[in-house]
Amino acid sequence: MEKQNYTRDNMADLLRAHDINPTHQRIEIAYALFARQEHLSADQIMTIVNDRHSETSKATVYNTLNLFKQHNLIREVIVDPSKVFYDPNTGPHHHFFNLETGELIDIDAGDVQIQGLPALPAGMVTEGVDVIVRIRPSNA
Amino acid sequence: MEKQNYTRDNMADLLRAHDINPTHQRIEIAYALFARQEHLSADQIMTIVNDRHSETSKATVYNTLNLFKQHNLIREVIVDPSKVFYDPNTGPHHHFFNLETGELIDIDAGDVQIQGLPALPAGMVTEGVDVIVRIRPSNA
DNA sequence: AAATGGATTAGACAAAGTCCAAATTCTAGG
DNA sequence: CCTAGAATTTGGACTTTGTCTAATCCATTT
Repeated sequence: MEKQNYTRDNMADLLRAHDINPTHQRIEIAYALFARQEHLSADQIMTIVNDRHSETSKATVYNTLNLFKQHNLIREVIVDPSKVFYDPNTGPHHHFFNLETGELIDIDAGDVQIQGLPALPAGMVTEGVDVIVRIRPSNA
Repeated sequence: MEKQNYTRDNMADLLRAHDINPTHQRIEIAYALFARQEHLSADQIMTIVNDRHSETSKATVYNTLNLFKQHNLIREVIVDPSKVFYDPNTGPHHHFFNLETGELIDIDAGDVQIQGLPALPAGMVTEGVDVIVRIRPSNA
């Protein structure tokens, strides 16, 4: 179901499939997100990508993440008041948000049903529905 | 059902009922939120409270909002990546989020049912569930 | 190899929010 | 009424996240 091996070559193909010119930096950023399959902040991505020798500037990280988002390659997750997370999973899904650690855990949307939402205001359409289950350790 | 008249005197009582010492500044901030029954950012509250003659510093606005939150008088709403909104409605409810304008509209949680959520990770309890319906004008 | 246009860069900038020591205000006791 | 101590507020420096811009770099085409 999921493509299991994420190589840098795969990333180039993936970018092209989304009409994105695969440059060095873009491949590295995509690789950071997809190889890990984790929710990362721009800052974390910066650190990962520049781990050994500095390669990619802050501006490029932000530019690239926004570009990926526009081309539906990744998704923004807004749960932490201080920073945005980027999610390589663009399929419909929701999140557990660990209030203690800031960790995010995916919830497949396939099983989740939401009923009883009121009608939308006139002239509006739904862009998406996010469910965030805020959780914390029981011994807190 | 809802207390319809929010006066500054009421605010003092409300604060006391939540074990908060009702000071001048705190009353004004509570009044700004409750009289309007709107979702406001810290910045908007700053502006409202200091409209005529400057009364309240930035530090106090932030301190006070966090204090209110800790005492369950108001709630944070995290939907806009750039700022936190504060919501005087602490009852269970969800939100429409207008992506064009940034406007938030309450959805009463009474009618909404969510089914099929997976079991929580071991040792975790739910603190709350937020549903955000992102909407936009249909002619966009 | 020159031209063209897209991509990247450094660094200045902006906005949200935090922190802290000093100043102010409040309260209770005398 | 006066004052000591506690609680609250304040200004301003600071941090962090993210944006912007003009200059530079690079890849491709001819």
